[in-house]
Amino acid sequence: MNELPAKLRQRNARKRAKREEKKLQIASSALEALKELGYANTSLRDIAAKSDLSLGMLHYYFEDRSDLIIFCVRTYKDEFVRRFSEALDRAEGREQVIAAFSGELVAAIVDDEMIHKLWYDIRNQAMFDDTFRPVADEIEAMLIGIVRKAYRRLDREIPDDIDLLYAMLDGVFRYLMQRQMGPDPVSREQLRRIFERILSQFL
Amino acid sequence: MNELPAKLRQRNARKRAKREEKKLQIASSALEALKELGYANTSLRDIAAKSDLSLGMLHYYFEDRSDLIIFCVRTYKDEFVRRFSEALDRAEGREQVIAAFSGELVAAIVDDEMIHKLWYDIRNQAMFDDTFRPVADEIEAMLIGIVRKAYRRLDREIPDDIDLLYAMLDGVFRYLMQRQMGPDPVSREQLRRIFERILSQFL
DNA sequence: CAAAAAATCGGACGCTTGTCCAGAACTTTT
DNA sequence: AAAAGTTCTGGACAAGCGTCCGATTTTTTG
Repeated sequence: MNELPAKLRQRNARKRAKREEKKLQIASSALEALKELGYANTSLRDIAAKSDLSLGMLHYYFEDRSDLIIFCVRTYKDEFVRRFSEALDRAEGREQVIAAFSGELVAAIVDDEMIHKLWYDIRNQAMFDDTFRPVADEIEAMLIGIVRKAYRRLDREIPDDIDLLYAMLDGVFRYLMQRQMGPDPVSREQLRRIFERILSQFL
Repeated sequence: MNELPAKLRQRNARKRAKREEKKLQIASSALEALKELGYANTSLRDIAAKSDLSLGMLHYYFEDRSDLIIFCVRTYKDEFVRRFSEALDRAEGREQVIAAFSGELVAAIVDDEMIHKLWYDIRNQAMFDDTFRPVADEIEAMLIGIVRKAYRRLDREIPDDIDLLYAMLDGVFRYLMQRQMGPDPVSREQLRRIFERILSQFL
């Protein structure tokens, strides 16, 4: 009886998977434009041009501009949190946890080509536009989760105001990232030392 | 010989002062629109409508959109820093300095109707658009100056990494401000307690 | 109180934007 | 290989944008 439905379901699943993969591929291209120009200055045409996609394509895979941008941010930030989390998992003992934490932050600034600018851009936009509120809240919760995990990995009790701790670290991260974009960026090592010093205080 | 020039200079000075005053008045109106809609979503027409100004007026007093927005941000942030600074001047002794510092931060969140959203918006925009870079850097320097002043008022030596201290406080301020816009804002007293606790740690 | 200057208005301009769609090109199914 | 379904294209569209400017009103000047 459900012989055909089973086949159909499988087929649909493959279709959906393929579509999802294409969306990821488009998002990856779109991020290139977005991280360079920012939310306010990136039009769909900019994205299409930068990634050799037609304008219609973007609308074929995404509801509208907001949908596309939200998908992009969520995608790359998911990946970031996942990598960060795994790095913490690999660390053993206080020193290694701090080293791993610092290392990931430095990598985010230096290697990710400051793509996190876009995260700050969207988080900011969420203050004015409710469309972005859910994804901003969701991502911020994940980031607080990372700090919580670091505490857990150290067998330290998790403080009540862990969110404020996250907020402090976030402030420092943002500041250093912005400074890194300025006229005198510092070396990878210097960045690492700064983070390690601060984290030693807090963790 | 320079009888007439003197008169002319005086006249011109009055003219310029009047013009400057009008600019401030426009800026005050424009801020109402900007703090509600944010940088990306506020058009000159929005500003004109919200403040009963004609479209042409805005261009009569300001070069272009960026010029207007930069003027707005600089104006209100100047005022903020001035007030903050004076509050620190009035404080005597460690407890009062911390109380004054906290009080000003709380007031900025609760009383200023979160106009500081706009500051974060422009600071962010500066990451993508060089037009806003100078004013963003300038304001950030002033804010670091406030933290420095607090140390000085306590006769404490000013640490080398005072900018990182600012960055932490800024992170917390931004976080609490954003949370205050959410579904469960906390009371003025609670905010004050949070800031006082954190400042006691740092100052 | 004329004449000159400054301030203000509102519409017109050219451009960019997000969105939509008819049809072409390509894949998959029968 | 025909049919059905999916993917992709490029242009059309209205709406909204910043900017500009000639005409009008208000203020200042001699």
